[in-house]
Amino acid sequence: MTEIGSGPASSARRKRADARRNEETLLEAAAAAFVASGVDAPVRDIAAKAGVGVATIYRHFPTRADLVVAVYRHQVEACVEAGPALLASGDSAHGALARWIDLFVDFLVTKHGLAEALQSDDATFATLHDYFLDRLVPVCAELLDAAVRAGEIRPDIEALELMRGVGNLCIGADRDPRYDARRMVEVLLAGLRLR
Amino acid sequence: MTEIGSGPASSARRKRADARRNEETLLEAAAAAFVASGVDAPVRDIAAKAGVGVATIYRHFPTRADLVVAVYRHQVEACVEAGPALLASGDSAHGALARWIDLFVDFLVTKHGLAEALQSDDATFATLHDYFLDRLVPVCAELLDAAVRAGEIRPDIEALELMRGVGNLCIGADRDPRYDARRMVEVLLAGLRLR
DNA sequence: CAACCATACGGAACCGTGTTCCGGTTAGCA
DNA sequence: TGCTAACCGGAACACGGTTCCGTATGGTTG
Repeated sequence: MTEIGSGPASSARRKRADARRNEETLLEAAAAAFVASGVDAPVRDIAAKAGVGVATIYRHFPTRADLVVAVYRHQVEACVEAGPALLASGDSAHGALARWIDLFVDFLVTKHGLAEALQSDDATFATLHDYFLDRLVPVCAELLDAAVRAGEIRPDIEALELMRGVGNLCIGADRDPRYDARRMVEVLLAGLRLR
Repeated sequence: MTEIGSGPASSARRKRADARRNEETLLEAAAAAFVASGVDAPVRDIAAKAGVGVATIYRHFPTRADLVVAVYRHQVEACVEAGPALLASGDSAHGALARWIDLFVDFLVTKHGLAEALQSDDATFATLHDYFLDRLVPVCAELLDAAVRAGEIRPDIEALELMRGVGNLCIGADRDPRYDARRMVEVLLAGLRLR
């Protein structure tokens, strides 16, 4: 734990320059591949696009989940930070919750296959699932609690449950223009309200 | 179209006895495998369990969807027939819809991986998806229409959309005891009601 | 009852994907 | 400049779906 902590040599040991370069390149290639072919784009494709061998991917990102998390971390964190901000915005608690869920849904439906991956029982995606839940459930719980305390929604739904339900509703949101995930989520949220 | 139509030699051409036997055996083996390992149990496993070669599966059921449909056809048809019965049962239209959806959800959550397969974009499952939608959407539409006419629910939701939403909510219903698909579906249905 | 052949069979082979292994290369340092 | 730990690329392996082909057999006909 004793660290000099100056500059890039902060933690553990500074990586070699080529390693850092490759990691960066891989992140870009992966982001591009995810947009083009969804989050389960073939490993070989990503490696080829980055101009590296497949083993290099596994060295930097042991599981696909690590790669996905690395690519989307910024956006997830943005979502995390938006929660308290919305609560403080003076809107009704239910309104804040609805707007926050909207952000989450927007994020999910614009990433091909991400919603599917989130709910997949594939062990490769387990840590992805965990990361999303770890980060987002507490935020959701806060918004949910506020709405319950305000007497606006039924009190028997857990944040985890709601997040999974919303995530599930987003599956296949692209692919079929007849299915509008946003509308279904809206209905679900309406179902939460006390009447 | 000219048929003698007597006994088992009704349509096209009577299959060989061993072929019929194998088909039967395969259906049983597949049903067992689906229970044990979900609807994407490895083809080789099913073949082994039935004591046949893999090609025999492909001859009888060209795609996995055909096999799944064959295994669950009875239950799907039961669901189809339950729709009108519930409508006629004197319950409120929304109540009938809710009870019918319950049947559907019960069916889905007890079949490992079926809900996932239904929403999968995997081409292998396309005809499965189509079969379910072809059979169930009309029934759902009838129930939905009745509830709309009775002024009990909002009129802007299509049967297809509702079915997909419900199907999506059932994904992963086994696997995680913290997620209760039935409850989420209940919330969704509540969200349909006019207030 | 015997011979024939369309039908059906089993398993090997093939293909695409994820994952691991190994011999060669190189960044960083003395 | 030379050394070495870290890193790299691609071949090799594992696994599951799918296809192919030589063989066996149910059913029919003479």
